Amino acid sequence: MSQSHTRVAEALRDEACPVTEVLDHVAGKWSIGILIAAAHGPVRFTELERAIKGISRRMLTLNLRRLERDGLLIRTVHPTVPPKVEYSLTPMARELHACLTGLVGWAESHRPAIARARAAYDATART
Amino acid sequence: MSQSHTRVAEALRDEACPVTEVLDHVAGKWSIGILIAAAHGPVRFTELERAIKGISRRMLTLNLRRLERDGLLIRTVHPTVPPKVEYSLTPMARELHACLTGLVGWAESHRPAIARARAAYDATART
DNA sequence: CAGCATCCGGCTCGATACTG
DNA sequence: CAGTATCGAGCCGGATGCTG
Repeated sequence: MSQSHTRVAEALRDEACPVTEVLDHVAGKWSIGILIAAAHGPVRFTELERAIKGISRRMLTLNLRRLERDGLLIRTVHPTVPPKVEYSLTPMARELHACLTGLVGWAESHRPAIARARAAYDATART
Repeated sequence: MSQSHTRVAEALRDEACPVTEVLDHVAGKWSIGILIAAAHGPVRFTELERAIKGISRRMLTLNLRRLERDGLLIRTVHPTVPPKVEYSLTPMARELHACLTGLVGWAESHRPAIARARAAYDATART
């Protein structure tokens, strides 16, 4: 294991920007939620808007555009009346989705522990 | 596969806040880098500062504090002159580190594809 | 329905200077 | 060495109102 994370660390050190740049998708407050919500299959704009709850139209649009631009989302416009737009993951994004799922799983299982650590820290640091 | 991501999606929909809250560690621009850099074993403040390159003293300190507070980092102060402080991952953070490694791996392998998608998008959208 | 434009407040972050 | 303090710019993100 020491081998692999050394490689990763070197990638970060040598050229922090490129990797960070790509990882910024995940860094976005909403990106993970959008990607996971869109993984269900073709999802419409409004569905996403309600699925994520808390996101504004503006932020949703912005993130959608960025994810589409970077080849993570496919945007399909159905020229009907009323308009209908569907978003789905590209194969590349599906791989990312797998990682994301792991991340969310971690978050869920450790949430209590984190809350405890936080409380303990606040109690101690309050000298 | 459809089962697992449905569960995750429900977790996001039902209580987007808690999960997002935890995931915000990863969301931070620097968190991933810090966690990966600290995974080497005990790392000193200055080592981190140079390893991450681009981060300011302030941001490093802030992130370090937050990660420590949430039980992801252990901060060990050696009462020597000059002072010496070492950071290392908690077991909980080690698990997270595994996910992060996957993420970075994904980012590295798809960087070219993302760059291409971006270029293509910019070319097309420029009507 | 699925956006885009505009305004604007807040908080993040970087730069700089100082300390135990 | 390992931080803390302060200040100010900038971007993020919410609210609102308008279109095809």
